[in-house]
Amino acid sequence: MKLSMEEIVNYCKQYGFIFQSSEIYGGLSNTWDYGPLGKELKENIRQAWWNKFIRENPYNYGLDSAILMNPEVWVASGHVTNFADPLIDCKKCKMRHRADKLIEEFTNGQETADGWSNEKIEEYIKVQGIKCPNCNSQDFTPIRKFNLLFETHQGVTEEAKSKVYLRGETAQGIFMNFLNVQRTMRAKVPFGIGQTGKSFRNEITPGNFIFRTREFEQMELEFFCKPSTDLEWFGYWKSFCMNFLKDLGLKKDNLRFRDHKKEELSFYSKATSDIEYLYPMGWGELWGIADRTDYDLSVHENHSKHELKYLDPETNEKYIPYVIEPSVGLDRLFLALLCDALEKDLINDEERLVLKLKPALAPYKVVVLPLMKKYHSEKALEIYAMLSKYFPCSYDDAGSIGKRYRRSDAIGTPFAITIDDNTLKENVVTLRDRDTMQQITIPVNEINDYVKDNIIL
RNA sequence: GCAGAUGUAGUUCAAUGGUAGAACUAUAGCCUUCCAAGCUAUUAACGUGGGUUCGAUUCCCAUCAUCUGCUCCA
Repeated sequence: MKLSMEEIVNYCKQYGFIFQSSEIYGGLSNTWDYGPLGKELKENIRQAWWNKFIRENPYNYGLDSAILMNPEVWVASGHVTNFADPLIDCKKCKMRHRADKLIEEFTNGQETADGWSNEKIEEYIKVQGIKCPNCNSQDFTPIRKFNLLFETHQGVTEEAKSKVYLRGETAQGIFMNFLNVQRTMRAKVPFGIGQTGKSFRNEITPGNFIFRTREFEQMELEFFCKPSTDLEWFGYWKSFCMNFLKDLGLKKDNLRFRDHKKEELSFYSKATSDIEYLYPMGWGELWGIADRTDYDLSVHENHSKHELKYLDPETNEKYIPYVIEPSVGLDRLFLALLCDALEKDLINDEERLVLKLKPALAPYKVVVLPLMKKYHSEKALEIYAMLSKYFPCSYDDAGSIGKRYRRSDAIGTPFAITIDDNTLKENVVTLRDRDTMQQITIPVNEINDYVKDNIIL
């Protein structure tokens, strides 16, 4: 049974996955904190990505670049100018519009208003008598630009000189280190650089829980390839990403590709394809795979006056590589996995809430349960101490055994081991599987290997 | 940003212009030898700020937040 967004939010709060940020002060809109279980799940997702895209991949290297960078990075990349939408409000019906879109619609795409000044756009709208699509009036506010980059100041004085931006994407940190990584790793094109980390955008309309927030976490790969081979690699990474999502356990029917049409491509992209997931609120972008061409390295080369070309050691060709960028939101992937895995089962007419995550992603791998608190606790704690050296474990001795199984089901723990008299006498435990609800008896010294073998993705 | 709805224990829901009640959960104890059993006890709430009033959780205003729809989305 599928849960609504409200139920998902509630679940996250109830079980310690996600809390509203600074809640005692009324919260801050669209800002969420990850609780103990959320943190574990998030790190497991990150680790799965890192393993698949960096460690297990012969082409790719890892990086962790700074959130703060020289502001010229964002000037050159186009984010300072292009990351700002020209917005106007209709004074009559209060509807907000993008001024450039109004002109585009009005002229059926004949005019694009690209690179126009605010004054020119306002003038054009006035002279042409463009009306509010909603209420047909012609009474607009002046254009206001909303720069999507967060600004802050480095140093103690708030002068223009000290203005810096919180990064709007992790990609730019990778472009900044393109040659550093290439040189030190002796990397040959094609190769990729990936990193995970926070990015910040002053979104105008955030919402839908952690789907769109102003502070969010990206997992990005910039894959550098020979200019003529970009479309080939574009296709390669599309299916690579899709397969990864299926390996994580997302249901096939809840995933689809969506190719961007020409007119919705971003300013740096030649082709973009999204992998979308069917969230409770509908299809939403999960993974963007973009052909960024040589746009970024070229603009940085021009703007910085530093050559960012790759010298092919075999052919002596010198060129700026093309870039394929598969970029996924960690928070969005978290939400998708949660929505996909959380189910209500019916057992003997009673509801059982189960988080059917793959064991590799589960916040706790094992829960240790003394069957009877007063007889088995000591031994149980001993086993807990042994296992927790290797896996995230939990320990539960409160309530009936059935209740404790249900509690661990609800947070997705794949294995429960129960300590009873046989454990004391023969050093064996009962191991119960979350999905099959089957129980087996295994010796204490085999628990580690059993779990280890079953939590590989 | 617009429109609508909603804000009361951790959750779900009551009631009330005059000391806020329950169920579930949680914790402790008793009982219990493998799938939310039972008994007892305990903890725990009126989003925030104003106003009206002798008195506001309740009425009014503002604000904050969430949800739904629209809009938007690099």
